[in-house]
Amino acid sequence: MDDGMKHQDPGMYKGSAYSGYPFLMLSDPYLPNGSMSPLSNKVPVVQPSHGVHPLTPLIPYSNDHFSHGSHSPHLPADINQKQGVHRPSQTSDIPGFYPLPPSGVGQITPSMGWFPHPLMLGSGMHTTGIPHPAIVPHSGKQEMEHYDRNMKPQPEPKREKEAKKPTIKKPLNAFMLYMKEMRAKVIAECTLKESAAINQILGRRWHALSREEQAKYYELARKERQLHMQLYPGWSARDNYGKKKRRTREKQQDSNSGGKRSAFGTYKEKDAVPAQFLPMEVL
DNA sequence: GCACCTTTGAAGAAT
DNA sequence: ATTCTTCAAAGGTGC
Repeated sequence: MDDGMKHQDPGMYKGSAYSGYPFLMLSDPYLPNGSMSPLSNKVPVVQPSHGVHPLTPLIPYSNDHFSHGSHSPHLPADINQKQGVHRPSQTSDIPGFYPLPPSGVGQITPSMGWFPHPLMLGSGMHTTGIPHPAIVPHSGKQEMEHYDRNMKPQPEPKREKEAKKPTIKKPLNAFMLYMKEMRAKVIAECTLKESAAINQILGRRWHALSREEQAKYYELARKERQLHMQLYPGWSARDNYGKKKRRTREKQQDSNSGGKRSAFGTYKEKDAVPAQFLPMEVL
């Protein structure tokens, strides 16, 4: 069984200070039930209660584990909100297929949550040939250098307009997985749509989660990373560095001083989110 | 059209 | 070893 903790994954991403698990976090005043962050010194390996194959939907879309407010049954969580791609009701333990989007490889699927197990790819099905959600085509949004070292080299660079080279995205971390699952619910509850505000709420709710609830997402994220490694052995986060055009950013001297960081040094106080939209536990 | 905003976490780079 | 930076998602906003 995958204890997720006793052994470091041999191939786990190198160089991490926490070796894949942030289990040595300090006390977290946000947490309602204790002073420790969800994953303290020992992984409370919460095996996914849904008991599905680890590589079937890693995100349990049932929302069973959460008690934040009311559910939003009218919001089918299996809909990719952005692309409107409907997720196949994949209840099988072994998803021997990939939910091929209508447009094939070029379509982004919501998360890495339901791609097939690499071992099931079968012979002749190269990993790079699958429409992995982490692979996105060059949309013109991100600049492409020559593609990453593990992908098939493009024989004719001049043709890159036609043959858009896909980008392998980073695997989602625990919070990102949580956001993906809970975003629709928060939107429904708050009638907000702006992601920045939604994310603030989600950030607070994340802190309000119990350690067991958070552990579930850490575990999912860990599996996503493992699978990502299996699918793209030579991939590095560095491959995507510089693909987002950033405007000249100012020094982040202020933002870090207060213990909170912002990617652009413009961290705003949390009052940005109306208190009425915040869960009771964080008020 | 695209960067920004906003969040946390992971990983790589820099110190 | 520690700190800093970048990128993952997402969708409204503003340049």
